[in-house]
Amino acid sequence: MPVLSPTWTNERIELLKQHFEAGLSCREIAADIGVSRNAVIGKLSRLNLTRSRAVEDRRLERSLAPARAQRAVPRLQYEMLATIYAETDTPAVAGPIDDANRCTLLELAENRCRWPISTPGAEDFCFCGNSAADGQSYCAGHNRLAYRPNSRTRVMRG
DNA sequence: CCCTGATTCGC
DNA sequence: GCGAATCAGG
Repeated sequence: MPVLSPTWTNERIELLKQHFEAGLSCREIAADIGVSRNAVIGKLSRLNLTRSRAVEDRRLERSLAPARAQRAVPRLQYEMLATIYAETDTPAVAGPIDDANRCTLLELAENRCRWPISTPGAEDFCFCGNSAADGQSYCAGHNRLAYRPNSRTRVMRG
């Protein structure tokens, strides 16, 4: 690929805005684009796209509301604990990552892994394309990479 | 314990 | 301008 340090290209900024407006958390946006959470948040701040108070308000609503409509299961902690538990209990990797099924953006389907390969906008840019679980954006292997919880110290890179 | 987004500040 | 470190809130 001709470009070494693409940093924030137009494609990435558009993806950023799209996901931001879609209501995704900065953590998910970061994992989807392939940068750190702080990078996403920093860029959003520079673009004056911070939703600041709206986030806390949203959380407060979610926390205070379930008294009546307790249908939704708070799977944030569950997912995190499950991941940790799986890592501790299962020595093997959750799923293999093979690039045999990689596809373009247009070929992406609902049950296809949307993990971006290479740099968006590059000639060889494509997606993983492996089978993803229902409602999931990534296959098993990339899901582990995308949603890797950890301490505040820098761990996730690439 | 862990998460979240926001800001700071060195690069 | 960028993002890791840090801050602030939950």
